[in-house]
Formats: sequence, structure tokens, C-alpha cells
Amino acid sequence: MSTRTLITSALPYANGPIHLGHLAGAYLPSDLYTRFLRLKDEDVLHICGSDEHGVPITIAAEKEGVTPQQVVDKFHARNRDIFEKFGIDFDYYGRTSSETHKKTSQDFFTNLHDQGVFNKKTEEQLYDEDANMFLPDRYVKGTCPVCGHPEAYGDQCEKCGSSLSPTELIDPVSSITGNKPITKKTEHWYLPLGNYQQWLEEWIGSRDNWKPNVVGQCKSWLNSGLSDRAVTRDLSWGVPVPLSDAKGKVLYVWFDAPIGYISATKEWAKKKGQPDLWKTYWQDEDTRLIHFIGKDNIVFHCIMFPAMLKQHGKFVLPENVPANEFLNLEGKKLSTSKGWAVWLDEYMEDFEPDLLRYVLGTTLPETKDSDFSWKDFQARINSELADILGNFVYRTTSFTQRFFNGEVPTPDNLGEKDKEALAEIGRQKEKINTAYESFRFREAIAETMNLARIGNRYFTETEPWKTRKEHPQECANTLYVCTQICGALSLLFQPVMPRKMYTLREQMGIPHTTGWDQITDHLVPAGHLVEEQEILFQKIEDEAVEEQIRILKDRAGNTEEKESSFPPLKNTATFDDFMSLDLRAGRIVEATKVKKSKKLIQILVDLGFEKRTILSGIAEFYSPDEIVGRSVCVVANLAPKKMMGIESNGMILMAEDADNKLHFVDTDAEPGSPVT
RNA sequence: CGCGGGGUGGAGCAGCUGGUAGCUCGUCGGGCUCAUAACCCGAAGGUCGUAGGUUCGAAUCCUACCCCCGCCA
Repeated sequence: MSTRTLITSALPYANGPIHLGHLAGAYLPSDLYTRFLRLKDEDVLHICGSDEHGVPITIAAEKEGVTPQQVVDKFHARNRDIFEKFGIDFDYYGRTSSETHKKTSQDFFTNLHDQGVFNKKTEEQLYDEDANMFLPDRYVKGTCPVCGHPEAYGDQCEKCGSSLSPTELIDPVSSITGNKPITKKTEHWYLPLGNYQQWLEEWIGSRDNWKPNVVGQCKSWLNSGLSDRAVTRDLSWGVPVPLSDAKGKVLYVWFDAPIGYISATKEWAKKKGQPDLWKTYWQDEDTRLIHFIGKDNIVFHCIMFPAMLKQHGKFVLPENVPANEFLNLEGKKLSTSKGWAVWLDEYMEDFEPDLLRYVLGTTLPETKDSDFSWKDFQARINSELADILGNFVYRTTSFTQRFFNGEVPTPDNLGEKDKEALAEIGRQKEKINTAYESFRFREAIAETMNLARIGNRYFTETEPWKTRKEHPQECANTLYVCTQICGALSLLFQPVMPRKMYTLREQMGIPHTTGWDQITDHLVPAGHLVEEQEILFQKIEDEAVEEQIRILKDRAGNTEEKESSFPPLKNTATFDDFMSLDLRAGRIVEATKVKKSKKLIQILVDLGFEKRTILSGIAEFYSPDEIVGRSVCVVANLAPKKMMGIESNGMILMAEDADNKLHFVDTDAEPGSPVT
């Protein structure tokens, strides 16, 4: 009863590189599942590709002074390559700017249009005359008509949460040019989702094994009622609407993007030389269609796309949509614009893919948001991969090397513990199987690692280093059993760490074509030669992860706006400590830039009773001219200090904000007045 | 009343179709020496956010409240 499975991974948007959040949300789970099914020798096709339409791409293109096509070309190639390097096993990585996709999505639109499902409506929309375009909701800002928040977006006010339409905004402004947009009439085609409400409720209600978070989200959408959604836009970049009265209009991205799964499958089939093969995967009822996505995509994959497929009539509907929640990084949410992310290409410069695959796999946000931290990364590599798994394999194989000449010993007269340990292979295999089939990958990985723990306990309990002398057969039995466990691990961990397990199988002489069914308690025959081992997992030093954290924080610090990151308070100072400082009001009478210094300004301060020279490191923020005449507070009894050859006699008090920008501490007291 | 997620031993989590609170890491004590200072055993540590309710019995169901976190992946 072999089944056929079509797996799709969310199409990454082609205006940026892939980071850990993407991986944890969709690509690692889809890949684990794909590899698991392949290991079971099932018919499985894994499809992905670039989502290349939409306004953000046109804007990015404009900013960089290139065409949208150039933007997407760059990221399409980059992301495709990095996925491959990381070992994400797509059968085909398509793109929505391809000819196939254009035709496929236009055909899809035409099909629905011919069935008369769309409503055509004329509406007033905001138009930016300078940019020469209608403004998407998100690109209009203005004052919220409900709460008066001045920074509300065209679709929603983030302050009060009201759902808005751009024309409701008071004093709307185009985010693209900053202009005040005009209103202009335009026509669009709408998909009346409300017509599918009842069917969707029944269909979703009848789904088995959907994750609670996914069902919950769908229900909340359904409860609030589905309304018409425009499927066309006034834009130049996208799939042209295939109608004579739709000049200058393109399909809205959420309409064409999921069709990208279909067009990519078509291209895969064509490349394979069987152009009709895509139909088997999309139109044969025996196919299980599984969409792997992040939670932000649930509405498209569980409501809109199924409605489209259902209406079209010829396609299978998703069997499951195991959407993940989000991954945080070091306790904070990922933000590409703030630089708070770990990009995959960056990661790959320093570490192997399998390490991240394992760590991320054990932390997948399957039921709720989860956190990735470098410290945790290190801990899991060191204490699980190296100490539990790697060390178990190593102690087994090196023992075999040393005392059995590398030959797997022949078992005989197995004892209770031996049999019990062998039985665990089958038990764990079954647990792992169930977990994978239920999309509980974290559990699958934990149970796999547990087999290595079982192996370690068994090894220690049977004490082969002792039995070697008095009871050689018992010792042989132990090593035989341990070898079987290692062999099973090399396959059970295959979906998670394909490269490492490949190496392990090489070392153990297990054929790479070995499948799930051949994972038994006698996988590695007695007499089999085990090669000289190298350590499978090196530990990661503190410095290596500290370096990563530093990189991350540095980058975030550079791009981040003032995140309320106040420095911690210093140690308590006594009253006397404080009184030992002599603070005075002063006025700047002269200021000149110190030559060759980036930061220093030489300042002559009037303290009433005298004028003195003070050097201040503020040149990055103030020019000498603009500070002359300013009132300042001065530390007047500070020991003199020479900098850049000039003696400074005190300090000007400055407040440093989160952006490291300095501000004067003002006073309107007469120069010389003590500050206490 | 915007939407969604969550509050379980020091940390990270599981359990949540109700029946004596589990896992990994960390800590402490012990064992072992084949092994990547590793592995194995044991112990300490939790009024399961708060207050009510349903029930013979609730971390698990209901109600109210408090607090965190997301809402261009």
C-alpha cells in the first residue's frame, strides 16, 4: 500500500536571503518529512521555489536602481543554492516569474473567470501621482479615524487594532514618495470567499490530525466571516490578468503564489521528460498533498488556496498543513530590518549544516514559538551529538578495532540484557515512525537520540572491558549488539543529519541504499569490517559561540533603533564618593576641532572664576561652531590628562542615549555655580 | 472588548480527549575507566500565573482576573 505524497514548502519571498526562522518554520520540517518518506521508499515529491511578485520587490528594485527581474534573479539563485548546500532536498525549485507559471496561473484565473466566480467591482483607491501607481494598503500611512494614532497603516491601525481601508485614513501619505495621494477609480476582480464559508467549515471540521494551532487559526478566520478578496492589482510587476479589459493589471500575489507549487511541478515533470506527470501529483485522488508553512501563511493555505482548488475542481486538496509557529533568536523575535537574524549563508561559513539541522530539529516551534540561542546550540552539540551519540559510536567502534581487529564479533548465547537491548531497536524505530507520521519531529529526534542513550547504558552495564578477560563471548555479544544499535542509528538519524550519517554508514560498511524496512537488530552482519573511526562530532568551544553572539549583537547594534537597552547601574557610591566630585556650571566660549582626532573637540570653558581648556569626545555629534555659547556642566576637579598632545582639565557632562548619541547636560545657572 | 500564542522544579520544554507531575540540561553525591574530562547510577529541587467553579478526583474542563510574547518569516 504505497502512497504518493506531494510535499510543498512555502515559497520564500525573493527579496531577501534565508535565515533560521524560515528554516524552522517550513524548510527543515518539510525536509525531515521528505527524507523520512524517502527512507521508507515511498513515492514522494518535494516542491518549492521563489515567490517573485508583489510590491516589496518593485520597491526594492527601485531603491537599488535595478529592475524587479534583477532583484528576483539574484535572490532566486542565492536561495536555491543555499538550500542545496544546507541539504534541503527539493526535487524542484521553481520561480513565479517563469513562463510556465505565467501560463499556469493565467489558465487558473481564466478557469475561475469562465465559471463566473469573480465579482467585478469598481472602487476608489489611493493613487500616488509621482510614483504613478495605485498604492497598496500597506504603503499608505495616515491618522487613524478611530483612535487618532498618526501612524496607522492603510489596512490596519497597530495602535487600536481597527481594520481600516486606506481611503478612511485622515491625511493619508504615500510611504513610497511621501506625497499626498489622490483618489482614483479602478476596477478589480474579487473572489467571494463568503460563498465557500460553509464548505470550508465542513471541510476543515472533517480534517483528521490537523494541528490544533492550525485549526484554531482557521476557525477564528471563519468565525469572523469571510469577505470578498481582490485577486487583481494595479501594478506592472506580476502575472498579467488574462482579460482584454484588464490592461495594466496583474494577479495579486496571494492568488498566484500558491499556484507556483503547481507550475513548479509542471516544470519538474517536463525536465524529467514526462510532461504530464505533474497531473499524477496534483489531480490523482490518491495523492496526499502536504503544505509546510509558517503560521503567517495559514490563511492562504487553509482557506484561500483550498477554495480556489475546490472551485477549479480538478485538483486534490491539502491533506494536511502542519504549520509551525515562530522561532525567536536569543529570546527576541527575528527582525531582518534590525539585523536580528542568523542568515543561513553566514552560518554555513562557520559550521556544518547537520549540526544546525539537529539543533533546530530538537527546538522546532511545533506547538508554540520557540527560541534558538547559540548557547543552547553549543550545549546540544556538545552534550548530545558529541557526548551521547558521537561517543557511543566511537566507544563501540574503537573497542571493536582494538579487541576484535575491526570485525563485528559473532554473537552467541545472548543474555537477557543483550536481547533486551536488541529489542529496543525495534521499539524505538516504531516510536520514531509514529512521531514522524504525526508530524511530531521534535519527538522523533528525541526518541532517536534516546536509542543512543540506551546504547550507552547497555554498554556500561555489560562492562565489556571486564568480560573481555574472563568471558570473551559475553564481550563479543556486547559489541555485536552495540554495533547493531550504531547501524540502526545511522539510518534512523538519516533524515536529520544526512551527511553525518552518510559518513557513519561509510565507516560501518552499510550500503547507502538501505531502507527503513531493513533497520533491524541484525543490520550489520558478524564478520563485517568496521573501518578506523574518526570522531564524528567535534565539540564546539565557548569562543566559537561567543563570536557568533558578538557578530549578532554588533550587527543589531548598528542597525537597531534605540531598543530600551539601558546599561546596568554601577556599584553603589557613597555620599562621600559623590561629594568628592566638584561639578560646576560653565559656558563654552571657544571650540575647535582637534586635528587628527575623530572625536575630540578642544573647548575653552568659562567657569566664572577662570577659563580652562577641556577636551571632549563629541566631534561625531556636534560641530565646534554650534556649541559655542552653550551652557554645560563640568567636572571641575578632575585630574588633568593629556590627549593628542593637549592637556584637558576636566570633563563636560554628557548623556549618552541608546544610539550612542551624546547630549549636553544643560543648566541655566551662572558659570561657576556648584552643581550638586 | 483587534487577532493569535503562552505562563509547569535554576534553564529549556512535555503532559492538557481529567485519576498519584515527566524529559533534557544544570547542581550535588556515588560508580566505572572501553570512550570526545566521556559514560552509568542515585539525590535534592515544583502549592503546574492568581482567584473561584464543575467533579469522588483538575496542570488537564468552565468563569474571571493578572502577566509575558508575536502580528511584512
